[in-house]
Amino acid sequence: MIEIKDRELLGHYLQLHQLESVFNEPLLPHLTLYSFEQEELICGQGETPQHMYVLVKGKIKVYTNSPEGKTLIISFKTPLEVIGDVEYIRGTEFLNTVEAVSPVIMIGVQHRWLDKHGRDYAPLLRFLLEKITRKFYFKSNSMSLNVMQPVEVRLASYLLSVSYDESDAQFKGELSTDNLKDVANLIGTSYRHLNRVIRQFCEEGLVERTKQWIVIKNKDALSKRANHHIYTDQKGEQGQ
Amino acid sequence: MIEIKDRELLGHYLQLHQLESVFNEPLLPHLTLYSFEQEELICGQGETPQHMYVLVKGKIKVYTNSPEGKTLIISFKTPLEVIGDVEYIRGTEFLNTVEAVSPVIMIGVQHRWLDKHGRDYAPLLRFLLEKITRKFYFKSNSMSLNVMQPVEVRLASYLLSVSYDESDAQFKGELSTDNLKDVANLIGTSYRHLNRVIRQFCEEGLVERTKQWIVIKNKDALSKRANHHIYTDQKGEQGQ
DNA sequence: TATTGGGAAGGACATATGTCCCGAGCGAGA
DNA sequence: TCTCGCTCGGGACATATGTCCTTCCCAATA
Repeated sequence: MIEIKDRELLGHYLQLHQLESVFNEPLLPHLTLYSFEQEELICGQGETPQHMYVLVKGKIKVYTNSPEGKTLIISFKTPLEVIGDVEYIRGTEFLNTVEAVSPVIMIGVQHRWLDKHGRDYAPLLRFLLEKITRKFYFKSNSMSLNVMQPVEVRLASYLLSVSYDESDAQFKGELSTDNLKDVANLIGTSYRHLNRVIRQFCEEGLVERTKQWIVIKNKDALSKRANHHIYTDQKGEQGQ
Repeated sequence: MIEIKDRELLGHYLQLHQLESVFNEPLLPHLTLYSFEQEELICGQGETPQHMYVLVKGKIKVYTNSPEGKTLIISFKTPLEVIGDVEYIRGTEFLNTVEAVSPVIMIGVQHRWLDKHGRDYAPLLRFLLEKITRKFYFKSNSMSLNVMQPVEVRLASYLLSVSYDESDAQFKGELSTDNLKDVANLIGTSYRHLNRVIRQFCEEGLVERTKQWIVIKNKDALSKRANHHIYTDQKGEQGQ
């Protein structure tokens, strides 16, 4: 983590994401811009947070580890997202581990300044409410999906949501096979079983698998398999 | 649902739960007290909410139905809890169905009044933030638990949390067998399988099953089975 | 007391999913 | 080019969980 001492750049991001109305005048001097390298940890499950972060550039991965060492990926996120909001409000340790997937830039604010200058500032509180309810909403969806649906439904939903996400140019009806382990942890199954289901989808002609990609062949049939379940919210983003 | 036209009683509940600082002067006239009978629906998944509710008396059950007709119980709740907060903030349909388990009293406020008088009132916003992050926190826990742990761990956690909940005099190291179907839906499994696991626990001497109750025989061993996972938050309550 | 209807537990089987492990393919370095 | 070691896909098996159906028990009623 490196601090970027560039108030102009900070101003740029504030403007880009319309955050000027969120952070009031006395808070501004306490906003700091941080940069994280690819694969760098942004925060670790169980740590005591000092900052709340706002993701303004790059892509991050949020995941949790069970005591037994299993990993469950909660979500991938792109701007604009907030990290550590729940922890700030509740005053608890970090619930999840967050890792930079690409080079990442975040705005950090220390809790004490939020307490001091933000407690009564309605626009900030509303911003947090909006962000947290969004996460809550997404988590509700993915929870019912994970608990009530078999892996094939979860995978079908995931493929559909990730492959037609306009916000990510990397995916166009196809999915890199590089991250299959991540996918397995994301939909809450084992790598082995994921392979099994992918294979099954191939045999049914729903998708095609090359060395590098999984390509969707029959979007309609896949939708049918997904049974109207959607993995992401309306904007195609994946909240925590 | 019956409206209780008793401003004094309303005042009593506001005071009891320290809500006087949450709802400001102009909102007060728009608070309404509602009473629901046992088993009455308070709101239904997919409906468009008009009100946000605050549970001040009684016990409710929050659950969701999948398109295929399966039921997943999100939680049981006792005061003080808020229903429809996420829906109010996001402006979406009810995510879950809520049903009165006992006779219930709730304070209702229409969204339009919240918009008009509450948008800039920091204490209300902070109250909502606190309630929603609490739900979020609980949902995170139960999600990892549900997705990453087998039924026996979930059941063990559930038995422990529900059986030693000081806030509910009904349970003291034992669980009524009346609601086993609810328990199954709560931990996200089938009634059949729940029985199987209970039986297994009996054979191992962890619990004992009578016609009416499931009694915990060996709390320590059960804790070990639960593997440090907890179903509820610190206060022993079950948030949504 | 005999009858019957309903709910609850458990048996039998099917399916979904996890674990362990092996063999093929591929890239790095000798 | 050859070999070593690594990663990935998939086979074989074990386990967890779901579904369907039968049996049993009890309570309400004739």
